Amino acid sequence: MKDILAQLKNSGYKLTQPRKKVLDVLLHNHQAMSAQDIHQRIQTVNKASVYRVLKLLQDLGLLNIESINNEKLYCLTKEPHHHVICKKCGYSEEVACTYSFGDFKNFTHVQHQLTLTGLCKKCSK
Amino acid sequence: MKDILAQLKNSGYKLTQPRKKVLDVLLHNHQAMSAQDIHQRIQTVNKASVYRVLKLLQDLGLLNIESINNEKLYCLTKEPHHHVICKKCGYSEEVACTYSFGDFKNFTHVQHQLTLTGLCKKCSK
DNA sequence: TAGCTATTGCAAACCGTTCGCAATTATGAT
DNA sequence: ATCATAATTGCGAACGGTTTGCAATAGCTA
Repeated sequence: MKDILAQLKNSGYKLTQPRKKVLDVLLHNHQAMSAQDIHQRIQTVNKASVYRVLKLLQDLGLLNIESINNEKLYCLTKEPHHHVICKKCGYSEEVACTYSFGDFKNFTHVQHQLTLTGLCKKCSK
Repeated sequence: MKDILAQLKNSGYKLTQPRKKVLDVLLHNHQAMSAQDIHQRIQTVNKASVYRVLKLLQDLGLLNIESINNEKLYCLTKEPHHHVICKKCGYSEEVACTYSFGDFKNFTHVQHQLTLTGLCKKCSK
């Protein structure tokens, strides 16, 4: 927590309540969460602000972001890892980056959906 | 094309114009496309119908789906593979399932975003 | 403590996607 | 070929997650 707050400050950002609260939620939750989930836990922070904090954290490279059913799931980056997510109830577990499909004990019908983004030659100039 | 149409028919679905047209677009395009992209090319097919055809193809397991910036990108499943997508212009290339980060010659700042979905023990009963 | 600027809250807009329903079309039987 | 029937489509409106503009607020620096 303090590391991240320090990083924010060093990057020239203010240490505001919304930022601290969103970070706090992300730190104490070990499942990937949607912006709505986060907002649910800190209703004193406006939903738009939750999104803005998330955008900031993303820009700083602190977030792992995944998509399911048109909504994004966020969690702080630790070891590079992903999540398996139950399509029905949303229950999720972490998965190492180098998984194989035999690894899933608690899930059936596992499908993968990967997005790699970057900048192509032209755009990176 | 004929294989897929046959599969549709065998599964009890009608061979309608919208279905043929969407399939045709997907077959002749080698980049991952959004529903909007597809609709753009066949404006005689209603956008809602494009989505319905895509849903159908997905249910039949014929589609690879990826997410970028709140929109989904679709392509027909061949070998299991993914895409690298330029964050700025959307240019994309196919990537083998077993890529390593050194593989990207035409992209910089590559980030990955993987979603694994499935059914957890409880929900798969 | 005051003053400046970044940041927030709010409400409205946005945009991709989904839905209900009446009109249309593909299909198999006559 | 034609018909009857159910599946499918087009349309428009709704939906839900996310973003944005702007005035009000709060954090930082001196």
